Amino acid sequence: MVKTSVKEIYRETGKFMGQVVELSGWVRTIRASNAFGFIELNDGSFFKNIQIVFESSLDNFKQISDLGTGSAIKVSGTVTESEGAKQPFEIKAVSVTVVGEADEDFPLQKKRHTFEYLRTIAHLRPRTNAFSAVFRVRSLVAFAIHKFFNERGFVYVHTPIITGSDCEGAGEMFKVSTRDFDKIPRKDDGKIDFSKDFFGKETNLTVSGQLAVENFCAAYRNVYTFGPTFRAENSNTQRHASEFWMIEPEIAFADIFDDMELAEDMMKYIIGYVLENAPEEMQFFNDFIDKGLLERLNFVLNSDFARVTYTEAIELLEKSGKEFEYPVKWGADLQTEHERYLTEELLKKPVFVYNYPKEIKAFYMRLNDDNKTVAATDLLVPGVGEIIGGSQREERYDKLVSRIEEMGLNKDDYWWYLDLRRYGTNPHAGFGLGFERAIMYITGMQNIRDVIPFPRTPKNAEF
RNA sequence: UCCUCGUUAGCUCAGUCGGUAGAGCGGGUGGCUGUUAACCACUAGGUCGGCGGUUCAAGUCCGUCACGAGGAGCCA
Repeated sequence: MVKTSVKEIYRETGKFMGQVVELSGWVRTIRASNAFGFIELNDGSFFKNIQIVFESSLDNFKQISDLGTGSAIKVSGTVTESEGAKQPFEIKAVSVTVVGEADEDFPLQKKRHTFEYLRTIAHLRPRTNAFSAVFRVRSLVAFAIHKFFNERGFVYVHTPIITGSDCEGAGEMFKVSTRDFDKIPRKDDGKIDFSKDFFGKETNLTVSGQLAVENFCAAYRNVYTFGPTFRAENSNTQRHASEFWMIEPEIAFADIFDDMELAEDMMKYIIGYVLENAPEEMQFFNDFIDKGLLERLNFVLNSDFARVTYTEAIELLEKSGKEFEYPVKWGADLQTEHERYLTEELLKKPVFVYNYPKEIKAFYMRLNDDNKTVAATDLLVPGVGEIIGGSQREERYDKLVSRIEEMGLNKDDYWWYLDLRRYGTNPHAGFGLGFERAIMYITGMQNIRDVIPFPRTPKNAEF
C-alpha cells in the first residue's frame, strides 16, 4: 500500500493504476444507494477531487453512507479505471475510516453559494472550489514574485510594520499604542503625551515601505519589499481593503522608463508562472468566474503594454468623443471612469500612464524639465483599474526640499530621507504593486474581499 | 463619507391589489445495483433585520436605525 496524494495520482496515473493506495481528506459530496455509493474526496493537494466507490460489503457501509459533506476520512483502495463518464479513474475502496464527522449543519452545500454568504463563513470557504483555487493561486503568485526578483539579483528587505515615521503620507493610519484608552496621558496643554507610550513617540502601522526601502536601494542597488500594509481609510469598494499586501521594488541608477519595463516584466512573469503551475485552477476561473480570462492573459503575455503620457491620455480621452460624468481636463486627476475607458475600451490592454501634473502627485516624485509634470506612472489594467503606482524619485536635494515646502510639509520630519540625497545620491525609481489587485486581475475575481483569506474592511474583522 | 439597491426557512429565492408564509436545495426517515448539483416518497423547519408609525388588518405602505452589496471619492 502506498500513501500518496490526489495530485500525484492525477499527474502520474499510469504509475498508480491497479495499485492499492492510501488517501485522506474531506468529503466534498457523497451519493449512496443501498448497495454502493460514491464519495468525491478532496485531500487538499489538488484542485480536483477523486471519486471513491464504496460497496455494501464494507462492514461500516451504513456509517459511510450517512456521512455528511465536510467529513474527514481515510481511505485505502485500488486505483481503477472508472465506469462513469466524468472521470477517467477512481478508487475502489478496500476500507474507509471515519476520522472526523461533520455535523449535519455543515453550511457548505453541493450547490452554488453567493460570495457574499461565503464571506460570512470565511473559516470554511477555502473548502469550496472557487476559494480553493483563489488561495492556491495567491500562494503561487507570492512565490512567483520572490522567484522573479531573486532571479534578477534583487535583495528582499523587511521594512518595518510599525512605523515611527509620520510622514509616509499615503493615507489615514492605524495608531499603535499600549495605553489604556480610558486613561490616556495628556500634557498640560491637553495634547496626548506620547512620551509615556510604548515607543515614547507616536507610532502607526505602515502604509508603505517605500521610504524605508529607498535607503536599502542605496546599498544593494536593486531591492524590494513584500509585506502587509494598512490603510485606515473608510473605503467601501470592491478593490480596497484595510489590510493588504504590497510589493515595492526600488531600483538604483534607473529612470521612469526602466521602472515601467521592470513592472511589465514582472507582471508577465507572474502571469506565465501561474498559467504553467495552476492550469486546473486557471481553467476553472475561465469557465466559472470570467469567460475571457485565459484569452486575455495569453494576449497580455504576448503583447507590449501601452505607454502614454498623462497629456496624451487626456488628448485620447478628449478625441474619443465619449461623454463622461466627470469632464476630462488637463491638471485634474483621471477619474475611475476615464481610467477604465482607456484600458478597457480604447486600448484594450494594460497601459502605463506617466508624467502626471505635479500638483496631483506625491512630494517625492521627480520633477520633469517642463517644471509642470513629475515622473510618475500608474499601470491600469482592464477589469481592475489601477494596479501599480510608481515613480522616479526626486534625487536632487534642493528640488526635493522645495517640493516638501511647496506641499506644506515639515522638512525636519524627513531628515533621514533627505540624507540619501546628500550621501551618494543617484537617479532611482520604484513602484508599488497591490498584491490583491494582481490576484484579482489574474483570477478574474471581482472583489478584493474574495482574494484575502480573512479580509479586513471598515466594520469587518470577524475572523 | 456620499448616492443607489437590498435584508423572507440552514442556503438560493418567490410572495400579485395591504387580508395572517411558499418553492428548490440542504437536514431527518425510508426506498433504489454506476452515481456526477444522483433519483423517488414522506417529514421537520419562520420573531418576514430591529424599533416606531399609518390601517379594521402590514412580509407588503411611511419614518428611522443596523447590517450587506454595487457605484463614487481616497488608493494599491
